Amino acid sequence: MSSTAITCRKRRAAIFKALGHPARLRIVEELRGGERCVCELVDISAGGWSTVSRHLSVLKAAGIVEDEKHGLHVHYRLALPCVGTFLDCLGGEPASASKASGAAKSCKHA
Amino acid sequence: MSSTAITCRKRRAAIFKALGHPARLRIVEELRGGERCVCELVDISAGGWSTVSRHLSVLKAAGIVEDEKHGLHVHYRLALPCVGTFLDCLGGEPASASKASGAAKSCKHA
DNA sequence: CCACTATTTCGCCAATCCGCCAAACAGAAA
DNA sequence: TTTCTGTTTGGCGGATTGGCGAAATAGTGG
Repeated sequence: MSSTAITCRKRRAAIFKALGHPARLRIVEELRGGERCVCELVDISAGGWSTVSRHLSVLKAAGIVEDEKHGLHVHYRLALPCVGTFLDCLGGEPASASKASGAAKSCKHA
Repeated sequence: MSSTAITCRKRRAAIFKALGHPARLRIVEELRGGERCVCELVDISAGGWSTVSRHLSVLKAAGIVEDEKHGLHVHYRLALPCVGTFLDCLGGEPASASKASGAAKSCKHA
């Protein structure tokens, strides 16, 4: 097994680890609906500003989201669309962009 | 937001968290090639028996793998095939079952 | 320049996770 | 029964993570 395989696995693990927190998953679900500024993400989240900011930096470090300054605000957007696809594959209710397909009933992952 | 959405998000987060560790990711990659007994997984892993067993129990609790007793051995298999699909989507080298498609070159995740 | 808003970083503490060792447990064989 | 092999579980030290409030930073307006 090459050492690049190990490095790559670590990077992938970082992606999963970043998604392995309900608050960050909530943020990603929201971002599936399009760009959001930090203040909007704070509104939908339970924690405070610093907490949300930290979650966002974790997601950014993993390459899952990208940020961009718009005047006084910072906008975040999903940088890894296949994350959304995978969430749909897992099925379940909390989906922000999968109402079109008839699937996604209960929280059963197939 | 319904409380079932929160519960469901926690379960999903548990799936991601379980995959958010290089050793467990390595195990999942191996299981993409088919059933493996614990002793085989210990061989390909860096840690000892107890460590591998604990990783397996985490994966099982998240619903990612299933186990079955075969005589004296316990066999584990992938219970969530879409995990493999998602890994392919992330691209990169350490793939155990994606040599067919021409994609998956470097460790770049699109 | 100062004040204000939006956001990030810093320090702290509690909680969780990781890997190891030893012990426990289950099943097959003697 | 005892013994052996394969696997899981309990406990410990050390490292990492999560969330909060306070402080720092960046950009805008007066």
